[in-house]
Amino acid sequence: MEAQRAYAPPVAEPMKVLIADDHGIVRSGLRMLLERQMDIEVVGEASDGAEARDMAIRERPDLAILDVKMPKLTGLQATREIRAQAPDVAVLILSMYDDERYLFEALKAGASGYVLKAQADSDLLEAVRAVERGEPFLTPEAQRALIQDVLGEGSSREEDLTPREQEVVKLVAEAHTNREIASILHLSEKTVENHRSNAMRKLGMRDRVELVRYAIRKGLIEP
Amino acid sequence: MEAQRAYAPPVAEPMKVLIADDHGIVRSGLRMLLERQMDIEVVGEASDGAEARDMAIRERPDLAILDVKMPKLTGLQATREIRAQAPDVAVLILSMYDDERYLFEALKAGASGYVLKAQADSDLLEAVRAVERGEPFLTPEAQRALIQDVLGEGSSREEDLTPREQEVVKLVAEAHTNREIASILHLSEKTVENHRSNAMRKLGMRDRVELVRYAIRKGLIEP
DNA sequence: ATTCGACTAGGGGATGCCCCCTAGTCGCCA
DNA sequence: TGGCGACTAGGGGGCATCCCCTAGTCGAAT
Repeated sequence: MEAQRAYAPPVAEPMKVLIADDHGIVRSGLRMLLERQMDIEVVGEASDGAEARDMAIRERPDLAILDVKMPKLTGLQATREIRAQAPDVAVLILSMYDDERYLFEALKAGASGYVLKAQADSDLLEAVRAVERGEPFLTPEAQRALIQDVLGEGSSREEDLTPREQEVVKLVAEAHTNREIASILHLSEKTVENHRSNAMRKLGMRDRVELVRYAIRKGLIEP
Repeated sequence: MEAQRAYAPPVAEPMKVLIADDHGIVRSGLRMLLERQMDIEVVGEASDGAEARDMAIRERPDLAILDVKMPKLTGLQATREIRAQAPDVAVLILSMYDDERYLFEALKAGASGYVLKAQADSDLLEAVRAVERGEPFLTPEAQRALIQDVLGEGSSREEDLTPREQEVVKLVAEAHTNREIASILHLSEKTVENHRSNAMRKLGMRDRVELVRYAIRKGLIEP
């Protein structure tokens, strides 16, 4: 796997990268994507979080690219341990989920970047380049989520549902009609509609169906 | 995208392959894995099931490699439609799940093979070669599961929802309106309503909200 | 050859959903 | 003490949902 170029390479040392994902095909894809870059060398593959941590501490790569969801240790847990015991190893988190659920935890754990797998692969290379320069990297979606969180009550803050709104959302998700909810909570149908409507606007959702999935994700109800 | 080789190619025609997965990084990995083979050409990428179906029917690749879990149509639903409308297109199912949950459905839907993403990438190439020869391909794990099932009697009880009803239920649960579903499936709004209504009657449910929870319980969609 | 189920499409109508708006009370707090 | 947010309630309108019904084609099974 040496560089085939006989002429002088423009960079002194290739960047050493460790990749960790429990899916072989994903690892292969990452490896090939990265090794098309002349100045990147994949020095190891791990298929679970514990292996990733051990390899990162032993091999001291410049960068470890970790999937969030792995056996034994999640990517976030592995990140914490790697950053604690080998602070010179940067970490990039790959998320299979199409949301920013783990963004804040990843940053708190010491990750330098957060990339969604649904994103184009150009984003991953950009992220690697940013880490190489010692900069953090977030996808535009992640940046937006972060800004909204810092600004707090910007427009659609997570979890500013009032207690009443949460009650209504839960009942909606349990397949009650507005009328039934009004009866259960001893309210008028109109008030229920207002709570539901306000909750939906805060969460950026358009109908009860999206609300159901939200409630299940949040553990408000069982599927 | 023509072959740049001026000299006589060793094989007459490269095998045309379509890949479909909702994660860009997985698509890139598959593409690079396949295109390292001289006689394989990736003729398209789709990021959801409906797009995969449309591209497969339009482009007529030799093989469509479909992820099980995709928006709009699952890989299994797309398989059924592709095999019905373009029987010369072979289908290979990729499963992210580390079990054989969808193996039997995949075979019933007309898939030629079933490969787990956790498997080594050599398995995928083997599967592609098998399809090229017109043979089915199952990973050893899948074969074992199939044998056990044949011996031990079907635990893979299908719901009594028809395939069409299942498609509609999935799309309803993904928060699509009747009109959107009609557009995705190339049907009239009335037909969609009929399928949804029939499905709800069979399952004893009264509205879309209950349908969402059903779909999540059954693993048709993620919350 | 007929029956059956799946799929398709539509009419018509009752109800529910969802949005826009106003408007009152209450308690908290700057 | 005036504002602010939560909670309450309603009017009105536009559209979606959901139900009942008929009715055609198609392929598979009897």
